[in-house]
Amino acid sequence: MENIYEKNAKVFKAFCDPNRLMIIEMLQSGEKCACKILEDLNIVQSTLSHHMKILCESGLVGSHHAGKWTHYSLNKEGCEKAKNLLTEITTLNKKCENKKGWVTPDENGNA
Amino acid sequence: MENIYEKNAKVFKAFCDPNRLMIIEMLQSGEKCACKILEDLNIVQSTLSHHMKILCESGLVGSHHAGKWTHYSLNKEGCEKAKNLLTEITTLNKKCENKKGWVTPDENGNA
DNA sequence: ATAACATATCGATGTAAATAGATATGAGGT
DNA sequence: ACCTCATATCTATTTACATCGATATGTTAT
Repeated sequence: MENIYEKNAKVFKAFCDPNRLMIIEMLQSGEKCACKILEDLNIVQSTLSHHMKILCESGLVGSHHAGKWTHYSLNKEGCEKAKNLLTEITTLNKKCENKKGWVTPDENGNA
Repeated sequence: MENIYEKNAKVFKAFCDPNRLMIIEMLQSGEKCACKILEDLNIVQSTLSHHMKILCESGLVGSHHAGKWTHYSLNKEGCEKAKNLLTEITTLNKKCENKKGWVTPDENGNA
């Protein structure tokens, strides 16, 4: 079983690796096959396959097979979800915003 | 030395841990001191300190000392930067968008 | 000065994740 | 049927990270 924090953390793990960020950048210019991506990275094929699996499972990237090739592309919905999640996480709750900018020990309930 | 991909990956690493996501959520309702955060998490004090360091170094969280206490709060600019980064990374480059939805082996330069 | 408290840092340990090599699967071409 | 190529999976290894206990630093109260 997995709580919401663990689930959300997994989404960001997809973005946590420099190689995966490079892959995502390559896909910004359109769909690419694995062999093309592999050319531009300093990793072996099995490592790329591992990263592509993580990107696909995170929903950020989609794939389809065409004969021998597997083509990868950015998945719009997956990317939107990630952006919405980040916004949700980083947005200050207006109602609770503290005008002073900090809480006092008293308000904290500490001493 | 660190390239842009490694640098960006670090930003997302701040979001990669369930405990850090919980901390960020707590800070949405305003500034909190470490001891208050510690109460709500199942970790020891040294572990919290480690997470706060990562959050501060990522720029997502700011801190200020008030006597014995250290107060933490979400840093607006840092959060904006993270959101902008994610948008930049996940946005399809319109000019290069492929109408067919995939590239052919020929266009790839492969066979 | 010393005691009590809040937080940071250090050192060790367990666990997860990245990587590579070897092998398997599956599609085309001959 | 066999060979080649593209990708996936398996296994082992190394590296990175989360966690904790112990200790250090710095603050306030007595």
